[in-house]
Amino acid sequence: MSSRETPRRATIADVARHAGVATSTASVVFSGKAKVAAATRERVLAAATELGYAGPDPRAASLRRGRSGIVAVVLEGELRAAFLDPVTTAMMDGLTEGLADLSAGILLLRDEPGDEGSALANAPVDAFVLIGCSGRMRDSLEVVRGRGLPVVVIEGDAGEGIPRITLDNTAASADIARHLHDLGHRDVAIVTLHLNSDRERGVVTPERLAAATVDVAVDRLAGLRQVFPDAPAISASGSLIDEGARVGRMLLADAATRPTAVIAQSDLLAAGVVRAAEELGLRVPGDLSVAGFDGIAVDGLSHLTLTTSVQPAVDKGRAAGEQVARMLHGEPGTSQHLTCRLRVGTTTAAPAVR
Amino acid sequence: MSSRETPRRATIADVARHAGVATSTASVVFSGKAKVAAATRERVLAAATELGYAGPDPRAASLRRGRSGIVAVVLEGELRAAFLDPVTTAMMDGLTEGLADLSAGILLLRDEPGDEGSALANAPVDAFVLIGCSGRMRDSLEVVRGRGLPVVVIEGDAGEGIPRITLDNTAASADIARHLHDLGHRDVAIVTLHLNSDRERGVVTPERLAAATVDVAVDRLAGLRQVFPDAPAISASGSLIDEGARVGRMLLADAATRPTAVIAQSDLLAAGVVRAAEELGLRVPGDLSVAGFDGIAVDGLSHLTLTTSVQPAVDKGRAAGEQVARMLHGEPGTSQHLTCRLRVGTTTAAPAVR
DNA sequence: TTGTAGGCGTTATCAG
DNA sequence: CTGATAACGCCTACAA
Repeated sequence: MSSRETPRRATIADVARHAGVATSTASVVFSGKAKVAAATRERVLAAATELGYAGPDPRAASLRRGRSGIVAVVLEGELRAAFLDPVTTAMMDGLTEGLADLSAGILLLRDEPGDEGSALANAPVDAFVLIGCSGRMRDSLEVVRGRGLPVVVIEGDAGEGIPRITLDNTAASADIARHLHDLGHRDVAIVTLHLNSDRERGVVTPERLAAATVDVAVDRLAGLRQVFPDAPAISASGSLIDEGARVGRMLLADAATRPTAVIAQSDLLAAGVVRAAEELGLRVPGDLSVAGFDGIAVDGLSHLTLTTSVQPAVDKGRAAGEQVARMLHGEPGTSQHLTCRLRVGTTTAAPAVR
Repeated sequence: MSSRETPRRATIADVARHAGVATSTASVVFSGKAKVAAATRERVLAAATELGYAGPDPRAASLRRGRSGIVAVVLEGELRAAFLDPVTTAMMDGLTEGLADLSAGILLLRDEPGDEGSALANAPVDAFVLIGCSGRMRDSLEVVRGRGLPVVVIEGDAGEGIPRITLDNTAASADIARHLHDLGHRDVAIVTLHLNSDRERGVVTPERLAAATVDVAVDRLAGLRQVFPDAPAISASGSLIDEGARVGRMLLADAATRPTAVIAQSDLLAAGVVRAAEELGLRVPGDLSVAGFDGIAVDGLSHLTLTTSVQPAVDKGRAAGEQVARMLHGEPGTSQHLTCRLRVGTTTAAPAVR
C-alpha cells in the first residue's frame, strides 16, 4: 500500500472502501440491480468521482456474467468490399435492430481461413452471424462451431441444426424471367454475380458453373434458366456499376448478336448495363430491357426505376439478430425463409419489332 | 462432482486434470508461451478434444491479460450511412492495416448521445478511434475519456493531449480553386458537404456557416473562398451522387446565372453535378468544369476522370491504427497531419469564350 | 520441464 | 437495505 506503487486504476473495491460500504453495495449502485438508500448511493458516487473510477471494468464484468455483449459478424473477403454492397449495409442495419434488445455491439470479422490466434477463435463474443457462407467460409464455420456459441447463417448452408436465414433466390429469379418472357422477349442475356472467390469475369460454361461456390449466383441463375434455358450468361467480377457497364459492353457491342433484354443478378450490375446501353446510343427500355435484383436505391440512376426483385435485406439482418437474441435466451433458434417481390419499373418493356 | 450437475463447459483445469498434468502446463500448451514436451502436449490436446474443450475462454483471458484485443471505432450517425461513403470504407481498410500487429478486432459503435448502459461505456475494448468528431460526438468523447483508454481522433478536434489525425483540407481546397482560377474561371459555384447533423440542403448563408459543426465542410469552404471569396455555395444533405445531381440542377438550371465551373466538396457530389450537366445537355468540361474532393474511384463515372484533390484516406486510417498500437504499447500517441494532392483529370478546362 | 498459488475486478448468493 | 464470501476461468511468477 506504499505510495510508490504504480497508480493502479481504482477498482470497485477501492471505491467501496473509500465510501465505507461493502464492495457488493458499491457494485449494486453501478448496476442498479437492487435498491440502495439514496444517501449510500451518493456516498459511493462521490467516492467514485473522487478516485476517478469510471464504472465497472467491462472485462471483469463479462467474465463474471458470462456475457460480453458483443456479437461477431463474419464477412467473406475484404471488409471494405462487403460495405461497398448496399445489400450488406442494409442487412447490417437490420441486424442492429434485431439485436437492439441485447444492446450488443457488432464485431466485424473476416473469415481468415484458419490458424490459431485468429480473431475468430479468440474474440470475446457471445454469438456469431456468418454471412454468405461459401467456400472458405466453411473452415470458419468449423472454428465457430467448436466454440459452442450460438451461430446463425445468412444465405448459406451451415449444416446440422444451425439456423439459416435464406431467400427464395431461385423462385424470385424465375419471376423476373417470366416477366420478360411475358413481355415477349426471347433473346435474353444474363449477367451473374461472381461465381467463386477468384471473381473471374467471363462466359459461364457448364464447367465453371459446376465449380461455383457462391450459392446466391448459382440459385439465381437456376431460376432464370427455368424460363430461358439457353440464355447465355457472363459472370461479373463483383457487384459494381462499372463492372456491370464492362460486361454490358461485351454483351451489347455487336448489334447483330445483341439481346433484347439483359437480366443482371444485382441492381448495381443492372445499372452498369443501363449505362453501357446509353453509351452505345441504345434507349432503355425502347431498344433494350434491363432487369436487376435486390431492390436497392441505386445511387446514380435517378432517371430510371429499375425493374427488379426487391429482396428484404433489412429483414434478413433483423431475422438473424432475432434468432441470435433467442438463442442467447436459451431458446432454440429456427431457420427463416424470406421471399422477394417483383417490382416492375421503367427499364423493361416489350421488345422492338424488327 | 455428481453427474447430475449442469453439464458445465470444460475449463482448462478440467482438461489438465483429465490429462494428468498441472493447469499451468495445459495453459502453456494452448498459449505456446513456453516449450512443452511433445508427449505431454499430445496428452493435453487429446484430453481437450475428448472433453470438447475449444481453447481458453476469451473473457477470462482478457480479464487476466488486461486486454480484450478489440478496438472500438465510433462513427457519427447511422452505421450504414457511414459505409456508404467510400472514404470511410477506405479509412477502415487502413485502420485494419495499422492495427494488424495487434490482430485486434474492430467493434463498430455509434455515438449514441449518452445514457448509462451504452455500449460506448461498457464495451470491453482496449482503445477508441473516433471518426469525424463533431457536435454530438463531443459527448461521446467525454464518456470515452472517462474510461482512461487510449483514444485517437480522425478529422476532429478532441482537445487536450488526444492524438489527432488531420488533413490539410483548407490548403488542398485552395489548390483546387487556384487550378480553376488559373484556367480562367471567375464564375464558380460551390457544393459543400452537410454543415451539421440536420443535413439541410440549401444556400450557405453567413449565419448557417457560423452555426456549422462539421469541420471538414467549413475548412474546405474556407480554402475555396481564399481564391473565390464571393463564390456562392449550396450545402448538400449528404455525400451521394444523386444528391450532387439535385444540387447540380439547382445550380445549372438557369442558363443566365450558370457558373462556368462547379467545385464540389466530395467526388460523389461532383459526379452528381456531372450527371446533372449531362442531363441538361452541357458537355463536361467543354461547357462546364467540375472538380471534386477525395480522389476515390467513383463507381459509375467510368468515362471521365475527375479533377480532384486526392486525400490519403487509407493512410488516415492506418495512421490512426498505428497510434493506437503505440499507445497500447505504452508509448505516447502523436498527432499526424496528412496532405492531399491535386489530381488534374478530364473534367476541368478553360471556360468557353462567350 | 512441470507444479503451486495468488490474483485479475466483478457480481450472485445468501445471510444479517 | 447492506455486508461477507465465493466463484467466474485463466495466467504467470516462482519454486521444485
